[in-house]
Amino acid sequence: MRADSRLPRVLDCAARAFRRNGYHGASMREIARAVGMLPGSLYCHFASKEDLLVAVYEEGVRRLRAGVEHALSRETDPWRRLEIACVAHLETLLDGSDYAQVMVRVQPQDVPQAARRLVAVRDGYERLVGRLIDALPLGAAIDRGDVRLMLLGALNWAPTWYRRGKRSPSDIARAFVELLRMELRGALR
Amino acid sequence: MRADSRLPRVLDCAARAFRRNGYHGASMREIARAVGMLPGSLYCHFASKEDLLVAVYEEGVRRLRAGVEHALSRETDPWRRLEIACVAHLETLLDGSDYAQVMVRVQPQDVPQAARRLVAVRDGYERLVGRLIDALPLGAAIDRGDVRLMLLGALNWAPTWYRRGKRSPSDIARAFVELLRMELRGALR
DNA sequence: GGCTAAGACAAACACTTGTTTGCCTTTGCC
DNA sequence: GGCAAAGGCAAACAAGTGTTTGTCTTAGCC
Repeated sequence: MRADSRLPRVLDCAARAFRRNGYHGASMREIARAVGMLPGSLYCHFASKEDLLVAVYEEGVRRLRAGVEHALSRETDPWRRLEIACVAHLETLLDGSDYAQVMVRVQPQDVPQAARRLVAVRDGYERLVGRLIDALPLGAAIDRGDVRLMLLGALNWAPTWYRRGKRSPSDIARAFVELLRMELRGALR
Repeated sequence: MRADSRLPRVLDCAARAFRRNGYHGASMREIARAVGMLPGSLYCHFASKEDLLVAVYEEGVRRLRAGVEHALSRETDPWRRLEIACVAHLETLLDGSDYAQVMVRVQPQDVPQAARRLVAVRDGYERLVGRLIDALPLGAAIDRGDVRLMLLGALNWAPTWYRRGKRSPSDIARAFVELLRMELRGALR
């Protein structure tokens, strides 16, 4: 790769476009214009629009994962770990780059050729969250799968209603985990 | 309106298309073909694609609301009311017609001209859920706004992972509410 | 320093998009 | 029974879509 490669810029602009307009709503021309190159030049870097989307999507998940794993290091208390992970997740999703929101905005079925792959990538990340929940000291009556689905749903839906400048993403994440933690106290008895 | 009007069929097919492919991913031609008419004929019923989407969206919210309100009649216990509402919500969203999922699939920003209206319509419905949560006997430490956001997020995210034939929508909805109810028990003490 | 291949341009391709127009049929109403 | 309007057809419109092709420049490497 060349030193002055514009590939990073291409990815950045694509991420922004896909996040704002979804897969079908974003056009190659719009992305090319944002980068400052001609539409055809995009095909020097990616063979198709689908491939470009996949690259952005995977980078999004990678950043999400990296943020969470970095925040997690050296914390051992299970509830604290979950809280830290959710804070990192929501911060990346709401105030971080556009990449992460692409995972939430673009439905795998929008990209038929790559759908299975996108789902696999996302599932890999969600299993990480699942493991954090498995580690919680929960009563036997609690279905950990449900906890995961509920928590991830609540977090991933946040971009729908979140408005910058009001409550911080970390506040929101902490509040959600706190609600779940109360549940634990109730179920332990 | 004529007796044999095909307007209902137009709405049905549009709902299916918008649900499956999103706003930008669905085309007027595809909808017209499903109905069995020519693309131009759609404009006898709606002035634009945006108008068609708005009609479907509003019908989706109307059905969601109707389902919940009907299920709610004659139940007075606050927790039971919330559970019943969530069951109705999820049943309509997951196994009901395509209309309701349009509310979840289409982002208002996809339809600039009508965005404010779509948001208003959706907000109206969510306030209904909010009132059910306000009626719960929750401890003072609990932020009811957070409970609403968390619950609605978890429910509205369900179409992402739900697979027909496995767990029923009502089971899922009950499980989510049950998780919240445990929380209450913990917070009351 | 010459060569190679990546990167970008320019222009077109074939196709799809939402929408419009003019005409014709049919229906419900007075 | 005649009329106005709703509903639909047929065909086109202009613009936008993802993508390809051929050419040229330029940066990095032996």
